Amino acid sequence: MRDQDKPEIRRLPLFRDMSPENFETLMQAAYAQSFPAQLEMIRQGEPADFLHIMMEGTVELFSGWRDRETTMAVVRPVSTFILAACIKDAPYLMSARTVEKSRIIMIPAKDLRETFRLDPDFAMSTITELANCYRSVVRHAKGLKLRTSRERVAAYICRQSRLAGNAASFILPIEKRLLASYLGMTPENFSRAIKSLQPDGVAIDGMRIIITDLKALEAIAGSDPLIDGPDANAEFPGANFPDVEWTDKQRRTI
Amino acid sequence: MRDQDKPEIRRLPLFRDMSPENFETLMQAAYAQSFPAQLEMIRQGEPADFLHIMMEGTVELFSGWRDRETTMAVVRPVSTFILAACIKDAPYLMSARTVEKSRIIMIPAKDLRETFRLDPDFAMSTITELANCYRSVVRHAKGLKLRTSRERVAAYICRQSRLAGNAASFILPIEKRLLASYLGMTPENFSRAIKSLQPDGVAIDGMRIIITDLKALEAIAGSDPLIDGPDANAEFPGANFPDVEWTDKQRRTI
DNA sequence: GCATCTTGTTGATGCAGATCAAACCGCTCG
DNA sequence: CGAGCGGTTTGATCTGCATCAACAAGATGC
Repeated sequence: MRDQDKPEIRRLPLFRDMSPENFETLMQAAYAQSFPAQLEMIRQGEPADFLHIMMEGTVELFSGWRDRETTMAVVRPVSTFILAACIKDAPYLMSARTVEKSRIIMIPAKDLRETFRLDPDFAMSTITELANCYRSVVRHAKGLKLRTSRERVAAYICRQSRLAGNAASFILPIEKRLLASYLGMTPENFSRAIKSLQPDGVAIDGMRIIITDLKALEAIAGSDPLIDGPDANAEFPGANFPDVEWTDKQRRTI
Repeated sequence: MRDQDKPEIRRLPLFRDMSPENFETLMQAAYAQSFPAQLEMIRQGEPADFLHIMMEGTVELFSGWRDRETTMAVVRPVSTFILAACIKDAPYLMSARTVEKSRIIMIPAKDLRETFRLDPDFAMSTITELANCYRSVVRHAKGLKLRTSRERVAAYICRQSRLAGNAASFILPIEKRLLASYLGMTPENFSRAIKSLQPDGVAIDGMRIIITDLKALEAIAGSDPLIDGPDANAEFPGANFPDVEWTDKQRRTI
């Protein structure tokens, strides 16, 4: 693990409030690992042995069934993932693969479980973190059940714009096919959806999205904090990536 | 609150391990309330003031957006709901309405939050509970994204059969239109889906489902613990209702 | 008891979105 | 620098599911 890793991890809400000693112990048990792109590092169904902390890179959480696959979340630094499986000592519900070369710190689930038994402040942080995760997935499910794919795309664009500080233009943070899968549609349909939004205030140039008429777009998106999540923390303009188990600010060039 | 309520609540995993004193304190702050059928007792977007504990009856958790509505879960005794919102002191993401006359115990969120600050065992139980909730919704989302509606119906039937102790026949625990909405389809489509499963080993008579060919049905359902959840606890044959935030055994006549 | 309302089923039709196929980039890599 | 390749777009077609409408069957109320 690198020297500058520790303070970064320490700043995560999950680790912010625990005692220095317990934090040290946890960090001693942890180790860093670098993965090349496109490596399936976690396979759904296997026992959850480690809490993962993204330090660099991008990871896709996805699930498969029969011959189908869907991405459930995209995780960016600095944040943790698959906390719940570790806590339950249960099989992973999702697989994970690197989208690009990634550096990840892994904390043995056993140490994790011991630690929040010892440290009430860490237990509190874990509770808050899990509640966040839970609410994220609920919102995701609501979006899937209540909105059409066109509406989901519109809402996604509005949200990203807001997260970028109400920018009229921003770069899609991930590949379109990943985004499409995350939003519950095919790449083809995603492409068509964006195109169909052109009369409603969206222009697209490669990976760049330009909002030409926010009012019109909002009329379709119907943004709702109970589905799209709260707006970005003003303190961290780039915070709160796609969804699920994000933890702290996301670094992203806009 | 009735005399027999306390021991029932105490048996819930969430309250099982906390200290007797803290349990008493929490119960003193709580109060019971009876609601008639079809009463919207929680409206999404409002601040979460109380943790709810189902003692009798049935409650539907649902969400609306524009003029659409979808049921997110159906809660039966004895179990808690909307824990996460209480913890976060955030707005409810879901509304709740009684399906039938229900008796519910309400614990002020404030007392709840104070208590797991004091009681490490309660904090631990809360962590486990939240992890369960999280994983439930993830499974629900996976089902929605990976399976067709016909497959979801088949999988639901298989699961209910398993929960009833591998019964070849069981009674649907809730109205079909609720079930349809929970499974993410229209009542019409649900009706047709079941009918279309007849050649594949499902017969239906009113609210009774009869599995005539489990092998064939399983071939369509493709049951998977990573989507449908673990099988029932052998200790509680009727346990683990539809999903999300269940806590303990469900009482149900099969 | 009949009238009414709600739920469930069935049928006809329409549409959103999947699938299949081909062309078009923008890459990397010999 | 040109070939090959993965990602994206576009077009044509298909289909799963929603919608609309009508009716049957319980349930509810007067």
